Amino acid sequence: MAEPQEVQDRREQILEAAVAVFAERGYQRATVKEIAARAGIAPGTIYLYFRNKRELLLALADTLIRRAAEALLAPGDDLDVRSRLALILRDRLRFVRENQGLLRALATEIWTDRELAAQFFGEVILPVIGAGSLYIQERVARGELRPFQAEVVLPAVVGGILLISILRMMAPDSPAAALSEEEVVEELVRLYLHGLCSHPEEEWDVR
Amino acid sequence: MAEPQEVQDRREQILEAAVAVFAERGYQRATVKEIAARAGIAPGTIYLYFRNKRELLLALADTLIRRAAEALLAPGDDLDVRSRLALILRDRLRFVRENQGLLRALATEIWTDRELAAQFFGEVILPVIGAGSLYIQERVARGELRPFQAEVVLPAVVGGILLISILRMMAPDSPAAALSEEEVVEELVRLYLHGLCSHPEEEWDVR
Amino acid sequence: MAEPQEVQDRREQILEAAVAVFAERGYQRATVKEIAARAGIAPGTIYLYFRNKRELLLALADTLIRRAAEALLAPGDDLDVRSRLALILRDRLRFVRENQGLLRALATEIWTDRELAAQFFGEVILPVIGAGSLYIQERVARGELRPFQAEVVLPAVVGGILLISILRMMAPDSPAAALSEEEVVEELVRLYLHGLCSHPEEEWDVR
Amino acid sequence: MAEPQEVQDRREQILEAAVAVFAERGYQRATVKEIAARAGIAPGTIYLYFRNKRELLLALADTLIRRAAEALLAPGDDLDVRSRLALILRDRLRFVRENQGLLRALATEIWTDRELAAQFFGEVILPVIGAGSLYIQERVARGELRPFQAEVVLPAVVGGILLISILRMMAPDSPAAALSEEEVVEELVRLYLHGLCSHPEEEWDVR
DNA sequence: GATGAATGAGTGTTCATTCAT
DNA sequence: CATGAATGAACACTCATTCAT
Repeated sequence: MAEPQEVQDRREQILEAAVAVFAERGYQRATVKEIAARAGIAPGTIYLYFRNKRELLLALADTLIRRAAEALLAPGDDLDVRSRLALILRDRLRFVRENQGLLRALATEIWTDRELAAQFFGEVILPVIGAGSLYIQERVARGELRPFQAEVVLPAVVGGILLISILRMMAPDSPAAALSEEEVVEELVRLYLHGLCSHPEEEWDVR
Repeated sequence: MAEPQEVQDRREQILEAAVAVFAERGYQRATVKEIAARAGIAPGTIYLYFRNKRELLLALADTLIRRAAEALLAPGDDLDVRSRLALILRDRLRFVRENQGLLRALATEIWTDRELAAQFFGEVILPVIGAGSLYIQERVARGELRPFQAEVVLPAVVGGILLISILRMMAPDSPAAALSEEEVVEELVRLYLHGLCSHPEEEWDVR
Repeated sequence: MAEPQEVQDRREQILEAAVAVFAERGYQRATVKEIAARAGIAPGTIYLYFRNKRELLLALADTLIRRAAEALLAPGDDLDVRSRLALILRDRLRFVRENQGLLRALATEIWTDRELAAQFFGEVILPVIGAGSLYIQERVARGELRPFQAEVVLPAVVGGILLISILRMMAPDSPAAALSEEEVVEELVRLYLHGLCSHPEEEWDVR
Repeated sequence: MAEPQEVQDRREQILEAAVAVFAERGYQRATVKEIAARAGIAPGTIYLYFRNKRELLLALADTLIRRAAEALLAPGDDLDVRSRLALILRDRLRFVRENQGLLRALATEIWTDRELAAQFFGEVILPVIGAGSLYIQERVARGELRPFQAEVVLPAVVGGILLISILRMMAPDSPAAALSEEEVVEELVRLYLHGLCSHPEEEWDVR
């Protein structure tokens, strides 16, 4: 356990197995034995790298938090409003898709584990909302977007992305999964920029 | 199990306790013993009314499904678009709030229990989406709303409502919880009807 | 678990098995499974009556303490010094013999478990010493015994009884085990009353 | 294991660490890892010098046995009875004090490990008793001491010394620990030579 | 019907021991 | 020789479920 790199590799290997088992079975039903088997090691070995089963979960939460932080570093201030929003939505959809396993792994425990809930909502959801808020409010200042209640609109947008992603993940044969990700982005941009009202002047504005 | 009414009452009594314990502890951590204690009966008695612990969960899912079905029977076809949408959103927010316990009780297991997931998404989320879809598409036909991809927009709206509700429930001191439910509805109506673009003609339309 | 008597009986049954297994194997090597087997019950049942394995040990310590307290209530103030001392020694020897199992059960843990050590020395050994001290000091006051340092003499006497008992228990074929308990008492009385010096006048005093 | 001296040093180093950890935690709770850490080596290294954990314990028993044998080689045949007895008692008290760690290290296992018990009682306690017996019986032959049952008296004396030592070690604030070792020796000499009876002629004999 | 004591399979975790480096 | 990561058997403890009362 001397070489930091080897330790990191082992941890990764174990966490990968943990993600798979947690996502499939849920945290509680997942057994350390099964995680070890999936990682191709003995159960005892896990305890050389993590204090206990729960530390696996917290490490996964940490991974998600780090990835969320990275994903937020999206550039694109020079884009027009429409493209900017599309970029953000596309990024978020991809983030959920790419971190599906992690999200599923945490999904069963977030609701009853206070520490985990605090981490997840405090360091993933709220920052995502906050970051979106920043970019968008800027456009408000420029007059490109109208003023709005960010504390309502942002969660609404993020929640929309999440549920669409969840439906596409969990019910791949539902109508929500039939469209391409890009089509979803287009439709959401339309919704969030112009709403559903029938505006005559909107015709030339869209696409 | 002779008298149907008494049996129903007992089942209710047990399910109420189960909701409380599942919501607080999550399905897996909840013990039959604790549910029995909360219901004021002996653990063994539960097994006279439910085959096993999991049947409690399925019964709760059933309850939620029934309540969702009832909640969808909202009238109001004579209202203008704006009021109609507000009514729907208000209803959904209330539904989540009033069934908070049930939703939390199911939250931990939905992600890994295929049968439960099928029930929840198939008989709660999709019907809610479908019902909304129906009402709203009608307005499209009347030309009051523009045409849109229902399979994207509806999940987006429902997901928005869910996340806003979740944030208000799980982080009561977050900004999302500061506004009244009516203010949230107003803001969502604005968002979903007109979007965020700055339309001059929108000014007099808001509030 | 309603009837106090039945609960007590079950506890006794379990503790009896625990004494046997602890005495034979030592606390650490003893397994709950084996205790359960010896008690003729399932392992899980033990946990209905004791919080954990250690509680078994503490309960045994408690039993020993209670028995030691009872054993100290020895009468006999009207006896002459010689008979009184013989009575005390005989009682103590018997106490050790009769509580052999309990003593062996505690023997392995007393040295490293602070709480247990405090209980054992504080509530068994020291009271035994203290009680002996009382009776004997009284004789000093009457001039029947010479003044002495109780804090040295009493531990010396108790330690002597303990080691003799231990040798008789653990090495039944050693010379120490060849004599009858009564002969041991006689010899100890001689030792503690008159010492080993050759006193001419002592001859007629002995036996 | 080439150089006998280096090997011996390593063994000593490991055994010293083992004494410390066994004494503090007891044999079963002590971990090989902790012993290695205390010895400043890797766990695996211990197995180059000892077959297994138990061999450490047996080696410690051996050390104690060797030290006990050395300690018995006490001269002093030219002393008067009183001084001789004082010398023996003083030696034994010192032996216990100086080998406190070893004794504590063995204390938890002696009661359940037959081989260890045989070694400890057979090669430490009984020889100590036997040696004392020899010296003292000689005095009996010379008429300086009265005849007595060595198999009772010697264990009584040794047991006394042990318990006094134990109390002084484990309860340093008890009355037994208040006196100096020399005062203890004095009091024991008085006890074992003259007993507790009030003998007029004893006055000038003591001290 | 109701009880709740009993069950025992199943889990997280520890740790003596091995062995490739 | 020395290392220390890996092993996996073993154990305390939990808890859904049963069933005699």
